Amino acid sequence: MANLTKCIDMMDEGIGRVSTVIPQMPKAEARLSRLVLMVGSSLEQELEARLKPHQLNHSDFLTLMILYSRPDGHSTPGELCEFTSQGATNMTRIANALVKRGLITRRAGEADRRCVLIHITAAGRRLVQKMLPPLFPSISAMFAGFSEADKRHLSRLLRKLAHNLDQLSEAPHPPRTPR
Amino acid sequence: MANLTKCIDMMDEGIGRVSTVIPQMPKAEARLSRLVLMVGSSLEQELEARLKPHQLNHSDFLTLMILYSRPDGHSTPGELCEFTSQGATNMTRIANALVKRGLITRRAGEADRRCVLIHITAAGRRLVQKMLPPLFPSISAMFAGFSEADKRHLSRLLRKLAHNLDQLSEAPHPPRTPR
DNA sequence: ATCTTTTATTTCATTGATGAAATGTTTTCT
DNA sequence: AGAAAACATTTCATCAATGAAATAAAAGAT
Repeated sequence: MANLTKCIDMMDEGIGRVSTVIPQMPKAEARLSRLVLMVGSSLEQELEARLKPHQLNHSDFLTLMILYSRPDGHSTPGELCEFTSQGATNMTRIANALVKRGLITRRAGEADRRCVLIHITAAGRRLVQKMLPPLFPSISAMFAGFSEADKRHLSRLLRKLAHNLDQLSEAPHPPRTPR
Repeated sequence: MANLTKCIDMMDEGIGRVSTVIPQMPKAEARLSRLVLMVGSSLEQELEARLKPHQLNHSDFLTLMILYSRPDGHSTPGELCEFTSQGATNMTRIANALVKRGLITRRAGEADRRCVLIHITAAGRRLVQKMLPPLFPSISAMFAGFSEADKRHLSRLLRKLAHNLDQLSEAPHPPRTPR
């Protein structure tokens, strides 16, 4: 619960000191990656705190939002796993919970009967519509003082970073580039 | 384990569709906050994967790095809790594990004997020095294609975002502004 | 000198995530 | 038709994080 800014200051100093001992360290990049991690997890905490009153955690919320945002309000467990970065076991558990609360339904797929079709229910839609608007002021406040250009830049840079991260995880770790 | 870029594309479309139903939604800001969340957690996954071979998770690593980066190589449980965003219970557990591996030591504080002084050991320093350098290529690769100006901008924007997040969590949630 | 606060640990119960393996159904391949 | 692959669930075991409450030691306040 400590101040993010304070943590960042201390990270800056820490990296400064470490890089005097290990000068090959890419200092600017190390700082940036710590920044992304810190801001990301702080934002996640903030979001989780606001979801808790609705008895949802981030995974539940994401699952529900994906369904809500679909033109036909449905998806499959496999697809939901992919987009929520959850394992199949977890998704089954999440879906069980949401079904129990009447926010989604499960039924057999029509085209491919191996798949399960997960639909958001009217109650699920109502919940989303009720809980989203109160979040808007905070979302806007997060970017207070950002010009339109700032937002464009941040978006561009984060997307570029995402692209690089994709490259990284495709090619495995240090050992050797495949082929 | 899905492609980040693919997830981002689908998020873009999803927010586009949601905002036609709920037009008051701050679309650009919602996209940005999702971006930060997604990139942050992807980076975290990547990091955890590289720590695993050393039997460390993110919290362990952070704790160790804070100690390593301190001029005198020590801190207290309370301070470590603050900077790692961990509860006291967790920090005790983390410290126990690191002590057991001989990476840190605990001893009573001198000035204030309520505090426990946690020191990084020589073995702890060796571990850090062994594991950091192999990370550098990936850290650099993450920011491939970033100009110096790009890095400065990203740093500035993330810090501004951090500042706004601090404001947000100080003033509580929707109900009413205190005073 | 006593009362209160701070600091850390211990204990306990709970929750969420995680991963492996076995199962069952359906589709696809040949 | 029969073998193989895909999809989802179930079961099971485990681990990390979490939070509350009790405990203990030391410092600070009045």
